[in-house]
Amino acid sequence: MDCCPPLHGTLDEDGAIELATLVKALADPARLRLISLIAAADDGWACACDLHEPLGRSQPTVSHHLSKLVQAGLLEREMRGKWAWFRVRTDRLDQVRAALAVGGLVTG
Amino acid sequence: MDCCPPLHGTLDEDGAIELATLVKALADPARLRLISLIAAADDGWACACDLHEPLGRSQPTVSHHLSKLVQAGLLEREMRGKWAWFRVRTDRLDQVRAALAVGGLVTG
DNA sequence: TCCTTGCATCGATGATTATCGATTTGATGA
DNA sequence: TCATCAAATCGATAATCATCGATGCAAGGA
Repeated sequence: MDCCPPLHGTLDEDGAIELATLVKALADPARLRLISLIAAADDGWACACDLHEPLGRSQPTVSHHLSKLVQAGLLEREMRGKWAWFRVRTDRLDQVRAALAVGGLVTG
Repeated sequence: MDCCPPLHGTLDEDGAIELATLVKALADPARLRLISLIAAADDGWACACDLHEPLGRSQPTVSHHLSKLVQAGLLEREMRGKWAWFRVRTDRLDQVRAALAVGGLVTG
């Protein structure tokens, strides 16, 4: 007995690596909480100095995560004097969400 | 000069860990391609035997990834004779996408 | 010009994990 | 009963990465 009609997914290895890299930036509790904290800020901007404590992680660790998110394009960084302020790139977040829809995964 | 209004994100550590675990299941090129391949199947069901080759990975590796996705609730497994068939849990995928929306991250 | 302070970087470490070859399990057919 | 084949599990390995203490750097303020 045989098996299986031919399959051809539309997401190739390169596209998958690119998307996975982006999703990986979101696949961490600390980073998800950072986005949550920043998104909840009054005007959308949050100071890094306010993030260490509610996160319960050291300053270098938080800095590391913030950099990761900026690098992924999910956060925007702005220096004001000696403080670093961050804003969530909502458009970018929506991009990821769209790419993860079944439609996005199948049509490329 | 002082800094910073108080912040209170709505995603606590436990919720963040739970969501991150789910997102982590999607944060891998092989698994994204698996979902893409399975979602592209004619009737939505795909046989595991058809997935190793287009993925360019060994059988144990593919089996490992499929199990991860099933465990995360993102795939449904059904044994038919000696073959394993899989279907994408679209509802679950939408859950993840909703949780990643700014609204989902801020309201909990 | 110092001292303070906030953030980034460095180096190290422990944990997680993607991957594969070998083996086992389980179902099918002869 | 035995041979075959698909899938899961095992064991090992290499790579990635979250975390932190220590250090460096740059911007204010005195």
